[in-house]
Amino acid sequence: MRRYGTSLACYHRKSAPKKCSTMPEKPYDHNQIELKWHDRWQNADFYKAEEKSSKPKFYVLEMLPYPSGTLHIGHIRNYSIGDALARYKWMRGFNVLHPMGWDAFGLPAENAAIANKTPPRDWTLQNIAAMKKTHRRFAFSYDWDREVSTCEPEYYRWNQWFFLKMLERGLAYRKKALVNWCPECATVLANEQVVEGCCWRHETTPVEQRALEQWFLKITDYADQLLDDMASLEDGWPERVLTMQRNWIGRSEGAEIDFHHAASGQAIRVFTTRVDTIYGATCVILAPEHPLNETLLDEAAKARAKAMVDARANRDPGDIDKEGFFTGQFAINPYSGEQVPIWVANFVLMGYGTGAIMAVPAHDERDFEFCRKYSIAVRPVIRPADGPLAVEPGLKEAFLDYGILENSGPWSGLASADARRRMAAYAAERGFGKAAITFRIKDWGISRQRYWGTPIPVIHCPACGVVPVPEDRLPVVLPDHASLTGTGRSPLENLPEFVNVACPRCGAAARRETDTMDTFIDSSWYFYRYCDPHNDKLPFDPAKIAYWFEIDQYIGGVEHAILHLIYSRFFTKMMRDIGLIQNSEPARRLFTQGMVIAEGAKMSKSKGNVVGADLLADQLGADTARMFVLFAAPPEKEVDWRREGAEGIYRFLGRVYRFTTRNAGLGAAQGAADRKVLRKLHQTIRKITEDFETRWHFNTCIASIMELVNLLYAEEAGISAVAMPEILEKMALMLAPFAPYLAQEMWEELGHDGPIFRQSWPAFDPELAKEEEAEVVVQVNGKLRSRINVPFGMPRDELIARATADGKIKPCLDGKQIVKTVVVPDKLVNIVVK
RNA sequence: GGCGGGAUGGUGGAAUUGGUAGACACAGAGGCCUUAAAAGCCUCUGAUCCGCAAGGAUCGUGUGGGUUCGAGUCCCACUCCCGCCA
Repeated sequence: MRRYGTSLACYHRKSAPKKCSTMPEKPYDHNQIELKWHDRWQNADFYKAEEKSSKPKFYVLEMLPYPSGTLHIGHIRNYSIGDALARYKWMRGFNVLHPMGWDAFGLPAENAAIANKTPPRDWTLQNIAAMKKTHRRFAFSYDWDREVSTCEPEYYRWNQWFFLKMLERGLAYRKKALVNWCPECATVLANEQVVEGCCWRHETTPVEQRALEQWFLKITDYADQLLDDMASLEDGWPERVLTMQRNWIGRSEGAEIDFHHAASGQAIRVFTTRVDTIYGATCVILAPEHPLNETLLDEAAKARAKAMVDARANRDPGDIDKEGFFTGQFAINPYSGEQVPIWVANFVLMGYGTGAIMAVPAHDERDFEFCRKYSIAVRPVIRPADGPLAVEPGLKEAFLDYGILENSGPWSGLASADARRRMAAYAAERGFGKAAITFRIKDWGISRQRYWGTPIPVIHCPACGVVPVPEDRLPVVLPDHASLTGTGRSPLENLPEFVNVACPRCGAAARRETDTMDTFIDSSWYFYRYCDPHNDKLPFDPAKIAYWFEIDQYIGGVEHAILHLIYSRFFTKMMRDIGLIQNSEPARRLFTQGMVIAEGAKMSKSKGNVVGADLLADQLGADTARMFVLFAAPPEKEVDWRREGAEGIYRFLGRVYRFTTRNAGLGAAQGAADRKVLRKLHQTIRKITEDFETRWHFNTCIASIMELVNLLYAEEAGISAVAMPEILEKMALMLAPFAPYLAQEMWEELGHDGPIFRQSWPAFDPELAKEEEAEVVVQVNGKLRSRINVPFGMPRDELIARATADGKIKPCLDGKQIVKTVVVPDKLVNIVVK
C-alpha cells in the first residue's frame, strides 16, 4: 500500500464482484465512512451519563492529557483501551461515566508564550480546541458536557478552596526550604527542569540549592494511611505500582537518639533503624545542610558543605561518590559515653530522618564504604547467632543481619530485635531519645515561581502576617496578561494591580502571594469534578460522588505510578476528612498501559519520530489506528509503532467490510458450513467476553476475530441465508468497541438504524461453541507420536484402546513393556514404555 | 546491593489450570487475476536432516541443573534487559 486517502478508493472500485450470486461488494474507504459518521455523530448524545439510572453504574477514566497541541499515538493507545471498555460496558447495560478534560496549567505554555509572543491562555485554548477535534475524529465515547479545563477560574477556584481548608486544618503550612536555583536564569527550577544536576536551559550551569519560603502540604500526616490502605487496592492495582508507592513512602521503624556535642553539650539527634549496633558507632555524620553546621563549622568548612549540597542536587543518591570531611569536633555516645568524631558527608540527607546519622561501619554497607575510604575505625558488635564475632582489622564487608550483641556493655548477649526495643525504651526513660518511625516521603512543596498556575490564595500583611483570602472572595483570578521573560521571580510580582491589595483583616496595604500552585494539585481531584462539573457552590455535590465513586477503572501510563497517584490518594483522604466524601480511595482498579515507541526508539520531539494522530486518521483511518495499538501487544506491554503492522490492520478491516457488503442479506440455500462457522462465531464471542471481564488481552481478541474472518472467507459459499445475518451482525457488534466507525457502517449495511452502541453485547451459546470431537494427543514416553479424534467424554479404557491401536503408535510399542499410561480425558494419552 | 517485571521464529506476539510450542499479524517466497502495475484472492514460511514424493526423524522457548509420565509454564543456581528504591 503506497497511497492513501481518496485515491485508494479508486483502486478498489476496479475490483469486480467475486461471484454473480452475491451482492456487489463495496470497497473499504475509511475516509468516506469515518467522515460520514463523524458528521452524523457531531451532535449526538449517546455518551451522556445518566444522573439517575436503574442500571448499575460504571466509571471508567483515562488520565487527562496536558494540552500540548497534538495527540500522538501514545494518547490514542490510552484512550483506545478506555474506550473499548466503556463501549463494552455500555453494551452490557451499564450507566457509564466516561469523561475527558485538560490538565491545562503548566510551564510549556509559558515557554511557548516567550517563543511565540502568544499569551499562555490563548496558546492553551487553541491547543485544547485542536486536540478536542482529534478526540472527536477518533470517536472516543466521552460525555463532553462534563469536560473540565483546569486553567479555568471555575475549576481552579476549588484548588484555592481546598488550599484554604487545608490551611485551616494545619495541613498547609509555610517554611523555609531548599529549592533548585539556576544562577543563569536567576530563578527557581522545578525538579523536572533539572537535568543531571544542571539547568535544562543552561546545560553546563550546575543548579544550586537555595533556601526559600515555600508552601507545603502535610502529606506526611497521611503517610501511614497511604501505606495501610494499599491493602484494599491489592486486587485492583498493579503490584508494581503498589511496590513503587511503598518504596516512595519508605516507612522505617527505628529510634532517634541524642549524641551530645562534646564542647557545648548541644544535642545532635540521629535516626537509626539499628540502635542495637550503637556500641559500634565510630563517628557521627551530619548532612551538609544540617542546621548545626552553622555553629559547628568554620567559614571554609561551611563553603565545602554548601558546595556538597549543590553538587548532589537532584542526583541519584546511589550514583554519587561518598565524600566527607572531619569537622574537628566530637560527640558523646549516650550509651557508652565514648567520644566519636563528627563528620559532614554528602550521602547523609537532610530530608530523611533527622539529617544526622551515627555511622556503624561494621554493620552498615554505606557506613563501611565511607569509613574505609577515610580510615575511620570499624568495630564489630553483632555476631551471627551461630558464629563468632567478626575480626577487625581485615574485615572485608559489613555484617548486616540481625544477631547477638557483643561488646555492648549491659546489652551484650541480647538478640538484635530484642535489643532494639529495649534500648529505645531505655533512651526514652533517660530522656535522650525514643523509638521513632520515619518516612522517606516528604511534605509536598507546592510553591512555584511561575505565572501559568493557580494563584495561592493568601495575602501578606505587614501587621497581620499571612492572611487567607476569605472564601467568598474566591477565586483569586490569574491575570490574563503578564510579561514573561523566563527570568527573575514570579511574573505576577510585576503586576501591581494584582499584588497590591488591602489586608482582609485590618484593611492596611498588603501584598498578595505571587507564587502559584504546583499543577499536580489540579490533577489530584479532577475526577471528582467530572461528577458535577458546573457546580458553583461547592467543588461538587457530595451526593453525586456517593453515586459515582469509587472510579471503577482508572487507566494511564505507569510513569504516574508515584507522583500523581500518591497525590490523588492523599487528596481523597483529605477530602474525606473535611467531610465531603465517604470513600478513602479514588480508584478501585488501576490499569497501567505500556508506552508506545516508534520504530524501536522512544518517541520525542527532538528525535522527530512522534507519530501524530491526525495524520494517522487521514492516511489509515481512526479505526485502523485504534485497532493497531490494541493488536500489537497486550495493553500493559510496550508497543512498537510500525507502519507495516498498521497496514495489516487496514487490510483486515477491508476484508471484513467487503465480506459484509457482498453478503448482506444473502447466503446459500444450503448451509454446509453453517455448523463449523457458527461454532467459530460463538467461540469468538465467548473468548472476547471473557477477556473483557478479566485480563483485557485485546490483542488476542482481535486475533480471534481475524481467525473468524479467515474462516468466513474459506467457507463463504457454504453459509446459508439463515446463518449469514447472525454472523454478520454479531461480528459487527464484536467490532464495535474496537472499530466504532466500521462497526456502525456495517450495522447500517445490514439494514439497521440507530447507534450500534445502544445494542446489547452478543451472547454466546455454549452448545454451539462446543467442539464436535475431541482431538486427543497420543504420546509415547512424553513424545508426541499421533493424534486421534474421538467423541467427547470417551472413557479412559476405550481411549487407551484407541490410542494403542493407532497405526503410528503400534510400532512404537513393539517389543516394549508398557509401564504406565497417563490419560487426560478429551486431551491426551501418554504411554510410558520400557 | 535490595525488591518487582521480563528474555519464545527474520519481527511483534500466542500458548488463561503442568498436557499439541509458535495462534494471529508483519516481513519474505511462490501462484492466480491483469496488456502491465497496484489492490485483491490462494499457497508456503522455526532450525537441521532423510526422502523423487507423500511423509518422517532430530533439535528447539536466555544458560546450567532439578522435580514430573510430561516443563515455555513449577523449584534451585546463573547471565542479560527494563522499572522502582538504595
